Amino acid sequence: MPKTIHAPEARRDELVAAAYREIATSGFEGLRTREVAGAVGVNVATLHYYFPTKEDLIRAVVGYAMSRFQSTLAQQGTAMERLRGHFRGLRRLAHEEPELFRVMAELMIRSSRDQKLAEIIRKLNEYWHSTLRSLLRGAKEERALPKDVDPDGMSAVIVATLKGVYLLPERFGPPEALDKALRQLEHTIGLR
Amino acid sequence: MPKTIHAPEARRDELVAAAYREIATSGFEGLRTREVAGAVGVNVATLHYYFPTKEDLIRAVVGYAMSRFQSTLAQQGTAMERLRGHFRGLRRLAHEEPELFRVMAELMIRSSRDQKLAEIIRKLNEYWHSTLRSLLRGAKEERALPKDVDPDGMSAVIVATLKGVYLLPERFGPPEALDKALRQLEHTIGLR
DNA sequence: CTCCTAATCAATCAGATGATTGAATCACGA
DNA sequence: TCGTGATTCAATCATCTGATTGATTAGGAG
Repeated sequence: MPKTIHAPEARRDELVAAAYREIATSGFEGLRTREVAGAVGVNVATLHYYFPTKEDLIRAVVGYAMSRFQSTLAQQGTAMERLRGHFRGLRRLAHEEPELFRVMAELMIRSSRDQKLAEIIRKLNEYWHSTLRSLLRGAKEERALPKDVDPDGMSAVIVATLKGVYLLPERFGPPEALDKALRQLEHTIGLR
Repeated sequence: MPKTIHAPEARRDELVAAAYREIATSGFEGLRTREVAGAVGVNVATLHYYFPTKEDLIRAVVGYAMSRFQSTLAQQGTAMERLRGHFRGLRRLAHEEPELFRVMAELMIRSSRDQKLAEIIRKLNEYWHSTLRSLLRGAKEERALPKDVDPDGMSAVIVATLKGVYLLPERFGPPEALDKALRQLEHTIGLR
């Protein structure tokens, strides 16, 4: 009894979005297929029609979350402009979609127990590292960066700091530490 | 039928340690009271004799994990020596008790859904920040740190980077990124 | 109209899971 | 030796949870 005619894939997407929200608020610890189905207003069996197992649903959520990060590494301007754009993009994303970072944190932790997920995260990290590295190299050629900065090491610091700042924030009290850390980091690499 | 005479609290400690190991390997997602009791070779009811609820057990694990961090902020020498000692202590801890960092990561994530846990983590962070801040100030007075380093901002960067490096590591491939990031960070604050 | 397929639901299953109960068992002091 | 309190266990409960089954409905093809 399909109550409404959906565009193809619409129901599927609804389920993924609901699972994503559930993970953001309750973590994998609290992810229940019934809750997800209920949030969409659909029977559990319908969920299993689209995703044979819970794992299949989780995989779809992973893809959904990953796709949301592509935007923060903009593709134009000088290396310095692109570095600034990256920091700005992350700030915006953290402001507009805080759930995304909660879900990413859950995924990172889970990757130590899920081989396939680990591989996906590893590739994302690698891409992130290499992009930052070449941006830092470019910034050095533009003479916008101190000579004693090693692009390799500094890209590792930036990635680690951004992870620490965005994925393991201090949830109570004002987000002072986040701003302080970002400001100092940007100062260290000459963005301010 | 107590098979062995235990020193008081021994059974209790065994259970906490088992739960700690279980969290390290399976996360909260996979924490089961039966498993914990089984690992100690004891009936589930015995676990509930010591810990009325699963939450009580988790709280005990939190205390156990926290207590393991006190050692890395040694209390003697110049500010620079103590800073080096802190970095060295963390490296040693990560080498000797890698589970500790997996458990800490789980706790940090969970703190966004557990008010009491959040309060505990907040205090730990505060202590960490303020200790680093005063060490950095001391290092500046010892003229071992560049003048343009802001102790407040830099302590935030250090905390965030260490969190990123130790709590959200890239689990596959050699731990290159960890070393690179630490080296660069130490270089930035003049420890190398 | 008839038949087929996609989509959906109510009902149910089997196993897991946190917790409780009541009965043992042991050490120790009176 | 007897009683008492601290521990422990086997058995059981109630509920949760991922998954399956069989029936039902709507829309489109022939």
